[in-house]
Formats: sequence, C-alpha cells, structure tokens
Amino acid sequence: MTVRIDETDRKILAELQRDAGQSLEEIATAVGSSKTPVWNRIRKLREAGVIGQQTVILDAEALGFEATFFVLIRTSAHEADWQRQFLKALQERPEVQEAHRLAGDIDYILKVRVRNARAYDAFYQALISEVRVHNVTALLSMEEIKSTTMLPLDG
Amino acid sequence: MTVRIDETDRKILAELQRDAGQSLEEIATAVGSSKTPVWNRIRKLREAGVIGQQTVILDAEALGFEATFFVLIRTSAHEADWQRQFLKALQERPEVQEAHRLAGDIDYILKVRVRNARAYDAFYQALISEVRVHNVTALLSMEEIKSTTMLPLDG
DNA sequence: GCTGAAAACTTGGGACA
DNA sequence: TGTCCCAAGTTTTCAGC
Repeated sequence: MTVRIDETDRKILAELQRDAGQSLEEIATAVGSSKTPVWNRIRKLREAGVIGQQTVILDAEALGFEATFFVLIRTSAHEADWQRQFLKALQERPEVQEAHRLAGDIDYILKVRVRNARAYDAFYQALISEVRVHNVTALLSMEEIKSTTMLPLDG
Repeated sequence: MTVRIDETDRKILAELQRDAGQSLEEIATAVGSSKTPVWNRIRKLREAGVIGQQTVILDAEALGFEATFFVLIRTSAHEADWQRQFLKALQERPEVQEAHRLAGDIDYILKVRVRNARAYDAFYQALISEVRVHNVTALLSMEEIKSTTMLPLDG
C-alpha cells in the first residue's frame, strides 16, 4: 500500500498534474530521464493507486452550473445507522462535489454545485427529508477566486 | 464566448470527465458517432474553453498531505486595495486549493491542503501577517467522504 | 457535416549494454 | 537500470460525398 516515492517520481507526478495530455517523451525530457524508465514508474504509481482518475476540468459556468454552496451541517444523531444513511445520500447525489466529516462543533461540510438557487433548494429539501439534521447553514459563493486539484509536489 | 452545446457535446464531455485517457475511437463509440466529428467537437470545445486542463487525480494521503482545513474568514477591510492583496496572497499559496468570496456574514472560505497541523499553522501565521483579517475559523477535516470534480451532465 | 483513408506521431515492450 | 529500436495503435489532417 505504501510506495516509496523519490524525487523523479515526484517530478513525474507534478508534470502529470500540470498536463496529463503530454506525450511520454515530453514528460521524460521534463524530468530528465527517458521514455522506458518514466513509463515503468508511471505504471507502478498507477498500480499503487497514487495516480488515480485521469480527467478534464470543465467550465462549470459555461455549462450552466452557476451556483456553488458550501453547506455546514450540525447533527444530533451520531448513531452508526444514521451515519450510514447520510453517507449514502451524499454519495448518490451528483451535485455534492465534496463532503468532509469535521472535528469540532460543525459535523459536516459539503460543497454543492447546482444550476441555480432553486436547484439548491430542491437538493436541500430532498436531503432533510432523507436524513435528520439539527442545523444547516448554507454559504453562497459569489465568486470562485481559485480552484485547483493540484498538490504542491515541488517542495 | 458562449458556445451552443448539444446532446452529443454533452455526452462527449461526460466521457472525457469520466476518463480522459480513452482513445478517440472509444469516445466516438460511446457517444454513437465516429472519430472525425467527435474530434472536431472536442477541438471546438477546447478552443471555447469549455474543456480546460487535462489532469490526473493523485492520492493526497499517499503523498503525505494528511490534513485538510476549511477556513472561514471574516474581514472588516472591504477596500479594493486590501482585496487585491488578499487575492494575490491566495493565488500564490499552493496549499490553497479553493477560495471563494461569499455572500453574507462570512466573507471568504478557503480549502487548504497541508502535510500536517504544523504546516497549517505556518500557513495561517503567514496569511495573517500579509493581510488584516477580522476573524478566522478553521474547520479540520477528519474524513474525506466524497471528492469529485465531475459535473452531472447527463440530466 | 459525415466517411474513410493516409501521414505523422505515440505507445508499449523486447533485445541488449 | 537505462538506451535503442520496432510493431501496433492513435491522432490529426484532408479529399470526396
């Protein structure tokens, strides 16, 4: 499960994060190695699960997803059964882009991407009808200042 | 700037989101078309900026990024100059994966990914020394329940 | 705006230092 | 482990429908 990752692996991962569409040769040049060794490292990192999904970042606004909400949830129900149901509800709803269980006062935070405020309300009503929650605060994003999936691997 | 996107475009985008490493032929089959038309559509969508960065999702924990914080920021400074400086600070810090300006009571939310709690503290100290903020609440993630960049394009 | 095919490039793997 | 090289497959362009 744990993989030993050296400097070259880290450089390869940084290149792949930056642009996964590059040819093997470009990556090899960028990291100062050549095709076969780079290819073997990539294969190993993929097998180890360090490299996951290869995807494309789409322009959410251009596709009509104009509202992003961060939802802070407090609950009084802490039983295993409630939690299982809540997790299942989140996994099933594609408008939930992120969900984290938190330490402290607030129990969960969600990032919810929807077409408009009405679509958020529909989501909210569906959620609270499926699972009991104690208190919900929705924070509406006015402007996405920054959004990246890149990890800083160069340090 | 605005592109007309039809059903076929939407299917292509959904396929690319799901797996950007597929061959043109696989995508063409999946959407019920053939290589050349699919290729022309992809090119147009790329030019229009609907398709952005092509990347790879890495396993943050395997790479030693073990702490995620959501940071809620209230400020009393609403001058353009302060805002410019704050935005610049966020853009420059690679540990900030998301930053949104919010409507209402809380002014900004950040998602910050760091190696450990000490690294978060270093980030926090650096941030408050660069820009004046009124009130900061950090929410520590205990568990990433869900994380995706995919938009639900099938509806 | 599609089909089909040709040209250029890329991948994935084998033989060898 | 890395370098060189090849066959198979893929991308990109283009003429014709």
